[in-house]
Amino acid sequence: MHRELPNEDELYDLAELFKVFGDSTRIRILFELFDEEMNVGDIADKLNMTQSAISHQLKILKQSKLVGNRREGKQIMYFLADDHVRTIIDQGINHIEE
Amino acid sequence: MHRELPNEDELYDLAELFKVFGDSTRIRILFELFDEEMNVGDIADKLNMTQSAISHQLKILKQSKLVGNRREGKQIMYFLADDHVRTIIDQGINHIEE
DNA sequence: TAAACATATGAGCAGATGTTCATATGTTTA
DNA sequence: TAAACATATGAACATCTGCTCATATGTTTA
Repeated sequence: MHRELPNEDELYDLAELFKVFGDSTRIRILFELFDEEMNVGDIADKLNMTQSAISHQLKILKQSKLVGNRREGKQIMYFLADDHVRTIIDQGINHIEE
Repeated sequence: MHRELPNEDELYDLAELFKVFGDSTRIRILFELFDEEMNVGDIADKLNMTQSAISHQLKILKQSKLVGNRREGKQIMYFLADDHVRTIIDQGINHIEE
């Protein structure tokens, strides 16, 4: 495949993106959102972590555009932003499974 | 695509893998190795960093099996271990380019 | 074999990161 | 509108991480 060599900014952004995947709490959150959207409290319960910790991580995931959210009454539902998340994680799994 | 939910160890390994991609020095090194293998000194020169810094990072890349190496006289040549590296980086680029 | 060359490695330090705790913000309900 | 509920946020702290510096290890050459 042909590919332009990224410039400094793009390299930095790329590293920043992977850094977001590089934390097991955030990876766990993404896996929870694979099948269905979820609110903050339910994610926290599922991962057995505090609401605050999850909220902080969701903010990072949102900033990287890996998840989106929408308000539903008192709750805020989070969901995967697009299919890149799945593809990137799949490739990661492929690698470690070898 | 069907997928098993990874267990705790696998989730941890997955995060560890992405953590390796989550540093711009290591990303830069991987890009240098995209087209051809290189020795440590040349990589250091190309990235304008010390031999020691590069060597430390190459060790991490090797431990994650993202690169391999072979001795050639006094030098040690490093190369990409497999195509997952390319695929993962490509997906990352796809994401940030949107 | 001694010197030169190439790379690896350990300790130390400064900056980055994830969690907790307290509290603020925003929405619904009584 | 006050209370209850759900989430967000900032500060503080402990841990982790990447680089530097000094030096060790390994290979070739004179």
